[in-house]
Amino acid sequence: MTLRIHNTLTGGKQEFVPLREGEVSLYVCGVTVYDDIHLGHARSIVVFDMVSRYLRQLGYDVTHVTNFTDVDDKIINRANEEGVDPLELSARYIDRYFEETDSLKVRRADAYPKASESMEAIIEMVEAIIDNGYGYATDEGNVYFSIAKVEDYGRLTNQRLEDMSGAREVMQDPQKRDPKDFAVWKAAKPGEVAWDSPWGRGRPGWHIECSAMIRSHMGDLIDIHGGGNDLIFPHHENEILQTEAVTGGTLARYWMHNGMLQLQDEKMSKSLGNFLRVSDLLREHDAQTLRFFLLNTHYRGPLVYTEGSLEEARSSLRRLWNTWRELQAYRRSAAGADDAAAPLERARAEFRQHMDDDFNSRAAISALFELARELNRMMADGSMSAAGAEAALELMGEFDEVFAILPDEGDGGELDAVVGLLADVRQELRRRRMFDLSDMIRDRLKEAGIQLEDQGEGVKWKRI
RNA sequence: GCCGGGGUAACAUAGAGGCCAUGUGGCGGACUGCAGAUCCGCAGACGGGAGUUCAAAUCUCCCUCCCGGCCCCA
Repeated sequence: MTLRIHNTLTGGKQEFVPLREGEVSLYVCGVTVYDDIHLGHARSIVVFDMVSRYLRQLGYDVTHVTNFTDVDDKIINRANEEGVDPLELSARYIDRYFEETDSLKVRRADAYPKASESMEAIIEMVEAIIDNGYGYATDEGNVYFSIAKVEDYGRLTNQRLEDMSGAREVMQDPQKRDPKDFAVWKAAKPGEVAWDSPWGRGRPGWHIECSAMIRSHMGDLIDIHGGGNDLIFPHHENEILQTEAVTGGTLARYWMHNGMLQLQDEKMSKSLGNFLRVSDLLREHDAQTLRFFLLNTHYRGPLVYTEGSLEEARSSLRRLWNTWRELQAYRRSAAGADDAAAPLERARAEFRQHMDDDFNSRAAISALFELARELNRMMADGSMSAAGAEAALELMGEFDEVFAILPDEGDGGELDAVVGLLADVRQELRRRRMFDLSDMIRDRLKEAGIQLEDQGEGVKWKRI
């Protein structure tokens, strides 16, 4: 079995062969830090978290880099509104980014370069673009990338230049040689954050930071470049051009793009409903539920969020949690002889097969559910051995290295002892058929967020 | 206008020529003082129309609807 990846460049799935055996370089476009991240950002972040986790599970030594765009019009505008320094504003949102992605159980990337800290590499790159005849500076201190020498502009989008909309003819810098030329360095307007450069004070253009950061952090050619599919054009297209103008070679071998999150029948409404902050969602839902929702569909397809989406995700996920917790209890009292090897092997193979097929997490999760059903059955009839339960937990844990959707460990401790005591008292009351009291204990515990469940001879409890 | 991604049972998603889809929800049963969990079973589907084929949700063509990209955006 080999990993196959859908490559936007070719429009189809290809076998994944890394540049250097056993190593993968993965660059994912990050966010512009002028506000909190929303569920759409979370989708991209969680998807590529899953990708890098799976690559690691396959044994690759993964170098995962994600950038922060901290120099940008929107940041400057927002900072002006608030009367703070732009870099101070972006630093604040970078902190928040980490708080939220940590909460989402996203593994930290290996590096998070910022535009503001990559000026040397950016300026060097702009110079090289000019030296190689792909760029020109204007009197005003702007530097544009000239598409005149580019033969296949639009290759990532499979579009021809002529077909693209001409809506941009407005508000053009008259010094541009072609309307499609794009800025790699922008002269600073009075009062803007700016850096010294050979062309005067200014700041980087829209796309140059990624090209420069990739080059300085990961080299001229990387394995996988990822991002949302809204970045394909022009951002990634232009990244490619810039890098090729400098290195003479390709930028990335595989381009992966996640689909957009859609909100049901909500247009551009300014109402809060249109902007689902991860921080808000995390108040109502646990990280696992959000991750499950985001991973329970193929990463390339669209994902529609509606009112009950997360509740449904939660219900589904509880099924898995239940099996997981049952297994923990079962292994201590297991009496059966079956080591569950057959279902475990089947699940392992299916998981692998689906993940190898362009990271089809949805299908892999289906396999997980099938496994859960078989394990539940074996526990219900007591046929599973302790070793089987142990192996099942291990396998589920293995899947969870990629998804991170199972419960946090460590319910236990003192709480365990106290709840256990209450459960014992209740059992005794039930034996004496004093159901009013036994129900009271159960109800009050439920109010406190703990659910008791009667099993044949014992009682289980869990947080709800 | 051009380029993509979609339209699968009540809902959410897989699947990409024949073989058991998965979950939520619903119904019936087992278990049960009740509730919950779990198990067993049931119902229910491939946007529309042509075509290819012994066989199409899956291939071809046409139509239609939704979403995204073409200034910024994960």
